[in-house]
Amino acid sequence: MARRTGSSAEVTGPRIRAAALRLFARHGYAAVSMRQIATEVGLQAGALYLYTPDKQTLLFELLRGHMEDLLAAYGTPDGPPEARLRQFVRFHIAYNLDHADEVFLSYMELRNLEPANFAVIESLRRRYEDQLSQILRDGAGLGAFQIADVRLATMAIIAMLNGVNTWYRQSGRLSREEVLALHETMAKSMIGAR
Amino acid sequence: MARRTGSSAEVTGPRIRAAALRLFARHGYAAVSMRQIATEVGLQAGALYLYTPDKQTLLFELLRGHMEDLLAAYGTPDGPPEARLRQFVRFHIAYNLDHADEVFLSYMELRNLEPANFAVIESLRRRYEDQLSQILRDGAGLGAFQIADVRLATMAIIAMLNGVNTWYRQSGRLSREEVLALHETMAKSMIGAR
DNA sequence: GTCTATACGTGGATAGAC
DNA sequence: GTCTATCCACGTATAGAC
Repeated sequence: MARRTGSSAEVTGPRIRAAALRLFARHGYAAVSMRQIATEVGLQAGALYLYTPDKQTLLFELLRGHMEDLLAAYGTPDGPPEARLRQFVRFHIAYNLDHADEVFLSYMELRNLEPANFAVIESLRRRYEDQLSQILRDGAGLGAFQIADVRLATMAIIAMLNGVNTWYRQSGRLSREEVLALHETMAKSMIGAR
Repeated sequence: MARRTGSSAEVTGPRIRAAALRLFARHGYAAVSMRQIATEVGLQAGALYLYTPDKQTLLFELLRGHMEDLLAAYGTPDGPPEARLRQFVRFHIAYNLDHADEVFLSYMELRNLEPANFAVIESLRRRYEDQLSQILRDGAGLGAFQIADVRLATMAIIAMLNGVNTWYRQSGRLSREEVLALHETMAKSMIGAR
């Protein structure tokens, strides 16, 4: 049975994070006040401090949560490199489009993290990038891909895929499936996949 | 002959813009105060308002100046599509690396522009992107490139090239020339250039 | 052209009542 | 668990002296 009192507490935390995420992504961390976040959730500013020690930690927890969700959602597919590359490209674009605010925030507000917090996020991001590097390395080892530099190819593919979020609109000229398919083709061509 | 009095005025404006650029790029527009900018230049905050009507205009002028410099620096090369693509790729990466603060700012702080100012910057950016689209269209028309969608390929190539600025360091593993050459190869492969 | 002083709003964060 | 009240620093911008 759910508790009667305090039941709102279990829902207030997530609502605060959701509001902070939306506002930070829209206006930038520095431009958003704790009062704005509180208003959005229907609280007074003081009440926020029951859920976060300060504004910086609120930002950090949003970014950390995003990176961990991303890693968990990706899993670690197996199969031949070509299939895993296809899966990575499609997963990455789809996940980015479905979590646009989180993705935008986790690139834009890195500079507003304290050094210790920054290191944590960067390490999680690196772990994700390494998933793609491993695919490329395996494919190159088998002769399926032609890659001069695996790390550089990793960064180039991820940068290309990230670009989608800056212009894709659901009502746009290209369907989501077309965008996925075309990027799959471009990613493969880039590294000389058969 | 330079004037005696007021000679400092001709140098103060640029110094203010340079300081604002550096601070905005490093900490974000919203996080930087007019007092910080003034201190950086060795002025009092009030003196800044002799050079800009307000903070928003200071940001806008920085972005507009950058986009116009970019367009002027690119010019409009001619020659066969392959050569023009090669030139675009190299120019874009080199210019971005040499103007990292301006480039970063012009992507990150778009959301802090008033709608009218935003429209001006976006229109300039589109004019630049169209330079690449034209190259791709010409190449596709001649059968030199295999491109399913010119606009999407344009965005994909620019996103890939922009990615360099997020990780390239002069002291890094790859030389600047290697980075240029490898991206030239990847850009060509992406669109099936011969 | 620059400075000092200042108006006035808003920032993050805390104390203590309920 | 939330609110009200409040502290104090700092924000943009302006007025007026020099």
